[in-house]
Amino acid sequence: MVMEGGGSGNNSTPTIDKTRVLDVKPLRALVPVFPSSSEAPPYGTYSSGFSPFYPFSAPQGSQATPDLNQQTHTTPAAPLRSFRATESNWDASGGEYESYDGSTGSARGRPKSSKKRARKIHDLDFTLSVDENDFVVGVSLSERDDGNREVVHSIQMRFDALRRRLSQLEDAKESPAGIIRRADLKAGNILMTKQVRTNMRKRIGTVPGVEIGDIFFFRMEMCLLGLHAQSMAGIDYMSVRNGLEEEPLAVSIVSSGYYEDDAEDKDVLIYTGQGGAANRDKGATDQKLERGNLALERSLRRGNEVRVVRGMKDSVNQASKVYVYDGLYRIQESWVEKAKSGCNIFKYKLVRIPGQPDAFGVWKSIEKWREGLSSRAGLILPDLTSGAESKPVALVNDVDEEKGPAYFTYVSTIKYSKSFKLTPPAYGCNCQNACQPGNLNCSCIRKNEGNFPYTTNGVLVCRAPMIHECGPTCPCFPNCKNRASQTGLKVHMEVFKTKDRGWGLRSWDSFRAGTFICEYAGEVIEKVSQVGEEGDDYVFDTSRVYESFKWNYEPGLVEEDGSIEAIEEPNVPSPLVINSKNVGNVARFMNHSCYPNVFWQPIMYENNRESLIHIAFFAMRHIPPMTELTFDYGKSRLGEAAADGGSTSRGRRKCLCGAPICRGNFG
DNA sequence: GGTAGTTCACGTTG
DNA sequence: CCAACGTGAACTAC
Repeated sequence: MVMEGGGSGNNSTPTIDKTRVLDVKPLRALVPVFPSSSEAPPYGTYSSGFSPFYPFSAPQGSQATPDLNQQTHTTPAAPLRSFRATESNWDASGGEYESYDGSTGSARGRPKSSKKRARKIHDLDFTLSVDENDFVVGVSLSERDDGNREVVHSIQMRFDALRRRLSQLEDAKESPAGIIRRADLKAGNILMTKQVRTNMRKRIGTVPGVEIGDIFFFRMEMCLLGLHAQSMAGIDYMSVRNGLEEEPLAVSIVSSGYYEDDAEDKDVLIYTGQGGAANRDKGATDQKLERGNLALERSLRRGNEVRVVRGMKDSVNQASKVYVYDGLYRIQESWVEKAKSGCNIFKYKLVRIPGQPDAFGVWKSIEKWREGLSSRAGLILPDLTSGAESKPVALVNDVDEEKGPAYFTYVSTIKYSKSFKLTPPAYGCNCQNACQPGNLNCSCIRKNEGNFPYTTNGVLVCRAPMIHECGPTCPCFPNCKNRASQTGLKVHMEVFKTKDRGWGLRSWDSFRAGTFICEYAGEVIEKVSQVGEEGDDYVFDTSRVYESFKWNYEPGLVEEDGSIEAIEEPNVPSPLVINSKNVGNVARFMNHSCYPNVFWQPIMYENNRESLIHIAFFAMRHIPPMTELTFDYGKSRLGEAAADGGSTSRGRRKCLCGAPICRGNFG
């Protein structure tokens, strides 16, 4: 979602000053463990070879946790009316949650230099960051209580990296039919045990670091991020003191389709209470006014905000579900009605608090465009590929009058001219149908260190210097999973006009981390200089200097691995330069970002006894629909030399990516 | 051969 | 400590 400056636009919201009545306290108090500070290494030093997980080793929030500690440990109530994360959310060094608050929040009037605030709690900073297995947790104690954007992204990526690796190991096992494989639960359990989690302190309202529109593919992700702590139940709640009494209040709900909810309207959700459903052991029963149901009832009376997560079918992966964090709602009314089973169920009408950016609403709009019920505003061309891809790529401009990018020829793959086919002759595998993970007789799998590069869902498990896929002349079936980058576009993309960075690329569908997006198509050339001064906008060059980042799982968490850390930086035998100025695909529209959501990965496969390299793009994180896709353009080696010499390098331009860790320029 | 329904073992919280 | 809370993947039936 686009971050917007200015106020949160909630002036029209009916206000109830909950700061007077709410003394929020988790039901289960967190008891921090303080090792003696002489033994524990200061947080931020990584003693066992584990590097920080933040993409590009961004400035660590960890270095500045004391301020956060001071804030969060002295103020039990979280900001009550804050919809968005702002820049301060990224910058843990700020630690000023005041700036993050909305309009009426409790933090506003808090004196910054209160006695409590001045209390010295620096010891917290030197916390248990190494567990008994010498695994560096990488999440400080204060970050476990209260997150920020970086920590949230880091934990989400670590979860999924581990999940993918566990899936990969399961896939490779010759397990008998009927074995249920739940890598999501396993990964969640490991990270929970290792305390790789955040926002453990329950709160009403916004969860720091989680933004409206963020998506999840597993309930465990929301547990680890503190968005919704229940791994199954749809209603999460906490005990809140009201004078002398304590009562449960709802903090978040997940509408997943299990009950008879009405989730058609983007701003109104008719939510069914929990319990009473028929299962294997018993038939349907009346729901009782207890637990979550009671909490929702109390929340209706108190008028507190409730976070809402909407679950729905994933448009790409029909079998699975995607969850969208849709922001804060307020319960307007409740009633009892008869379910289809004839039993009594509770119903709660939740209404979305106005002024929040669209999230679920975006999904609803896309659904209408797809079904042709409404047309995409600003649509110039329904398919700019003229059928070259199996899925149409829309051309859209709802910003200005420009009618489209300069002319180019659409091709769906890389074009090698004869002279660049330099690699020695190679042969593919001999598999008879689809290559089976774990089958070390398959030479394509052997080339990948014995690991099948993709899970059965088709997502990339790990980055590697080179990924070896089965090629067109391998005898295995075309549906072999080891051809993930060769099946063309799988989702509905659009090329759109950005506000200030020309044309960009985004998708009507969501991507989970590791999903293949597209390859970089174009003509392979010898040198960048061949393109001319103007052309380097449309050149991909593997020999540029790219920021390194960690994406793969941490081997220390996976027993079968010992503790070998595999190299993940790309390694191409000889520099590959691709020109997409005249001939290219959607990839030529992807803009640069210093905090990108897409990365490139070299892939090699054999065709007519030649091994050819392709540049494939994969989702770095889960990417919600309509989010611009960006990757790191890297730095020119020439540019560096020129900069050293004091002159401005050719093509180096001011970066407009807007990321808090923006390097200022690129090229 | 996609889609719908059924089955199974499982994690966190209170 | 255990009950309550649904989930996600694999399988089966259509």
